[in-house]
Amino acid sequence: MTEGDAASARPSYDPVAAQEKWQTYWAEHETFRPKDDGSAERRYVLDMFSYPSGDLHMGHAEAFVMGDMVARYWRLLGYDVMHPLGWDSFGLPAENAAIAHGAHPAEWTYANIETQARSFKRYGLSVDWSRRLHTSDPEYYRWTQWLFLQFFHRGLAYRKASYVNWCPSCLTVLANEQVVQGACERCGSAVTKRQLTQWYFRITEYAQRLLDDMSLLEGRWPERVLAMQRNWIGRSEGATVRFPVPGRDQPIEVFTTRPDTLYGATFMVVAPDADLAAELVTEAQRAEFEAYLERTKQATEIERQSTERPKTGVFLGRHAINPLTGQPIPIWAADYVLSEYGTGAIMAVPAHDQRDLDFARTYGLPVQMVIDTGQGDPAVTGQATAGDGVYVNSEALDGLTNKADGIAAINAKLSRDGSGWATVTYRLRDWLISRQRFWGCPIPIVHCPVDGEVAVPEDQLPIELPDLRGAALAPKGSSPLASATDWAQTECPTCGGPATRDADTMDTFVDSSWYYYRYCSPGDQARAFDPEQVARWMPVDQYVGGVEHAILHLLYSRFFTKVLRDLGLIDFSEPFARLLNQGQVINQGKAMSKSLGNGVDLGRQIDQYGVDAIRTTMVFAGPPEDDIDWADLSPSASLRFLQRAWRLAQDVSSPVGADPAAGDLGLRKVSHRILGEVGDLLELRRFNVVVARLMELVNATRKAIDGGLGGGDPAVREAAEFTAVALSLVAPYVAEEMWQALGRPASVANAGWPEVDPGLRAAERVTMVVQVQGKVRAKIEVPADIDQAEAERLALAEAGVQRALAGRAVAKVIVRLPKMVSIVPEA
RNA sequence: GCCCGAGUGGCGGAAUGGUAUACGCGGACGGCUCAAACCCGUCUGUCUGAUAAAGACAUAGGGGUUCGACUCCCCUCUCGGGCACCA
Repeated sequence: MTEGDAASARPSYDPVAAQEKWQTYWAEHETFRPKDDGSAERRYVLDMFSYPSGDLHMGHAEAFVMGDMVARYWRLLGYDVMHPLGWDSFGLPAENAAIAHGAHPAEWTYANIETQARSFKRYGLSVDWSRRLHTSDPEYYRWTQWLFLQFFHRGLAYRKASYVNWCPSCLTVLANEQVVQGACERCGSAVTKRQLTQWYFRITEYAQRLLDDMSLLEGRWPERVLAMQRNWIGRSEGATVRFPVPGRDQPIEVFTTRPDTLYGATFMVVAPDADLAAELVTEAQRAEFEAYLERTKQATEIERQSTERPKTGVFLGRHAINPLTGQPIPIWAADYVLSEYGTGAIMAVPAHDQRDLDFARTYGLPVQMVIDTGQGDPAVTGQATAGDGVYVNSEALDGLTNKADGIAAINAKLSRDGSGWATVTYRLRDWLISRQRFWGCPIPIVHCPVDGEVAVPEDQLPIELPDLRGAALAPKGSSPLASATDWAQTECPTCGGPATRDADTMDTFVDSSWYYYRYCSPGDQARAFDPEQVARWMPVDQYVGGVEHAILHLLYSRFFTKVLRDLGLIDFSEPFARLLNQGQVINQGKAMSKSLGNGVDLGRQIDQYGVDAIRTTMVFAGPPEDDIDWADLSPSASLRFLQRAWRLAQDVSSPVGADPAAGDLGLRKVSHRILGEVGDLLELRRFNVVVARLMELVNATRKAIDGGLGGGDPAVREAAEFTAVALSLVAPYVAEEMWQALGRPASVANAGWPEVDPGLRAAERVTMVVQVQGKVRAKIEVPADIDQAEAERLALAEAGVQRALAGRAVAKVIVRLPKMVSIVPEA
C-alpha cells in the first residue's frame, strides 16, 4: 500500500459481511417475533404475499421495503408489531413446469419458495418467520375447504350452469375479474364463452355492503382503488318495467335507467344466450335464431366488446305490448344485450340510446323521439340524444323539461299501474371459483346420484390432492383430478352409495382471500384461525401491495371478511385499515420484460451494491406509489451516502451515554429538527423525503465534525445515534453496524425512537421574509419571538423594501409572526 | 364515451395558502494524487447586467379568489391509469 492510497486507507463498510452477520443475529434472537403478551399496543403490517415463480425480482424489492419501513418504524415507536410472510403457492405456473419436466408441481413450488425465502432473509425484512405459511400445504388448504363449506351451508357457494369465460390457452374458466379487456389476465389469450356448470360464490349478495363500507376506507386507501371498486360494483339506479306478451302467462321484465323514455320504446331486445330468447322464439324463426346463437358463442370477448362492431340480431317472431302506449313492439335477440346484466332483456329506445339507434337503422325498425333536446330528430341525424329536453309524444310527461322530473313522474305512474317499480342493479357478477386445473385446492363436495351435492364432513378434511405428475396433469379442458379414478371414486357421506368427488379445484384467489387471518394463529390444528388472536391483531393496520389487485384480491378479501362477520367469527367489517400501493420498477421507460431485454437482475444489483444500497435507492427514487425508472437511479450514490453515514459512527469518540446537553447546540438543533421532520414524514409514508432529510443530517454532522467540533463532542454522538436509528428503517445492516460501532447493544431495531426535544426543534432565530405586493424584497434574520411592531419596523427599514415602495405610502401591513411581513402600498 | 390521477430545472423529485426548485443524479471548476479512481470543497432555473450589485421572468396554457397561489376555484391542452354494447 502506498502512502497516499486513500481508498484502502479509509475504512469502509462491507455490505456482504454485515449482511451475513446480522441475518444470523436476527434469526438467532428472533428479533422480529412479536411479544404478544399485551405489554404494548399491537400493530399488524402485511405485504401482499408472494407467488413462488422463480427468485425475487426488482418489483418485490420495491414493494417489500415499503412494508418493512412501516413495520420497523412502529417497532421503534414501541408497538408490538406482527409482520409475517408466506406464499401463495397454488397456481398454474407450477403445473406447467411439472408437465414440462415430468415432475410434481410441489417440487417446483417448494424449491422456488426456498429460493425466495433465502432472498427475503438476505433482503433484511423484519419478518417473524415463525408464522410462515404456504397455501398449498394441506394444513392450510384444509381450512380453505372448511371455509368453502361454511359458504356452502349459508347458500353463498352454489353451482349453476351458465355461459362462462373460457381461456383456450390455460384451458380453464375464469372469473369476470380475471378477464381484462376481453383477454385472460394471466396469459393474454382472447377469452371465449362456454356453457358449463360451475361453482360460484354469491358476492353479489354483498354488493351494497361492499359499496357502503368504503366509507370506512375513505382517506385510508388510495382514492383510485376505491374508485375502481366502485366502478366494478357498478351500482345503477333505474326501474323494472313489465311488458305483457300475448300468448305468454308472464310479462317480460326489463331494466332501464331511463323509464322516462318508455313512450319511445319501439322494440325489445333479448340476450341470445338467455333462456328467455330460446323460450320466446317461434318455430318459423327457430332455425335462424339458433344459427345466430351459435355465431354469438363463437365470438371472443374481445370481438364482442368492440363498440365498433356492427349490430347484429334476429327477430324472434313475437311481440310485446308497450305498457304505456298499448302498441305491440317486436322482440329481437341481439348480442349487444348481455344475459347476465339486469334481466337479460331491454326495452329499446332508439331515439335516445345510440346502441338501440344503430340497431334500429340496421334492421329498419321505427324510431320515435320522445324528448326534444333541440338537436334534431335522431331518426334523421343518426345521433341518439341523451340529455335533458322537452318531453313530446309522452302523454303523461308532455310539458316536463328535465330527466329527474320525468323519471319521478313515470315511476309513480308505473307503480300505480302495477307495471313497474324503481330498481337498483349492479354490474358485479357472482365469483366463479371452479378451475379445471390440478394445482389448486380441491372442492370438498361429493356428487351423489341419490343425494346430489353433498358436503364432505369436516372431520374428513383436508381432501388432499392425489399424487399426479407429468403428463397426467396436462390440461384437457376437464379436470385432471377426474382421471385419478382412485381419488375421484368415493362414497356418499349421506347414503354411503357410490359417488364421485368434485374434480375441479378452487381459484387461487380463494386461498389468498383469508391468509392474513391464518397468520394470527398459524399453527392452529383445530380452527382456520383463533378468533381471540384475530380480535387482537386484526384488522391489518397497514397493507402494502400492487394496484393490480385493486379489484381482484382486495375485493374478494373484503367480501370474505363480511361473510366471516356474518358467520360470527369476527366483529369487524373491513380487513385492511390502511392500504399503500407501491409503484412498479421499470427500466428505460418500459416495464421490464424478456422480449425487450431491459430486465434488471435484483440478485446482481445486490451483489454489486449491497442490500442496503438497493433498498435506499428504491425508497429515495420518488413517492412510494409512483413508478420508478431504474435507468434514472444511482445505487452507487446510495452506497456513497451509506458509507458517509457509517463513517460518522466510526468518528464518534465520546463515551456511550455522554450527556448530549453538554454538546454543540447548533448541531443538536439540526439533529432534533430533522428527526422530528422524519417522524412526521413517516406518518405520511413520504419515505423518499425521509431519506433526503437523513442525507441532510449526515451532511450537517460531517460538516460539524470536520469544521472543528471533532468526534468527541456529545452532540456528534447524538447525531450519529439518531442517524443509525432512523436509517435502520431503510438500511438495516448499515444501521446495525453503526449502532454497534457506537457501543450500543444490538439490535438497533429495538433501540426505540429517540425523543425529540421540542425546545431544540423550535428555532430561536428565523428568516423573516418581507414582501411588497406579494414579491419578496428582503430577508431578515430575527428572533423567533419577535413582536409585530418590531417586525414591521425592521421590514420598513430595509433598503430593498423602500426601493420597492418607491415613495408610495403604506396602505396595509399583514404580519404572520415570525416568518413573514407583507406590505401593500397605496395604489 | 364515462370515472380517477398527474403536469415543477438537463433528469428523479422537494415545498401545513407565506423564502419555488430541498435532497440526489448529471455538469463545471478546484483540493488530495506522479496520475487516475475514491474522497473532499465551491458553483449550477432562464434572461438583463460585468462572473458584481440589482432586477425581470419562470411550477402545461388561460382566467379567477387572495396582501400573497405549485398549492384553492373555473375553462382548455397533454400524459398516465381504470372501466366500457352494463341498457
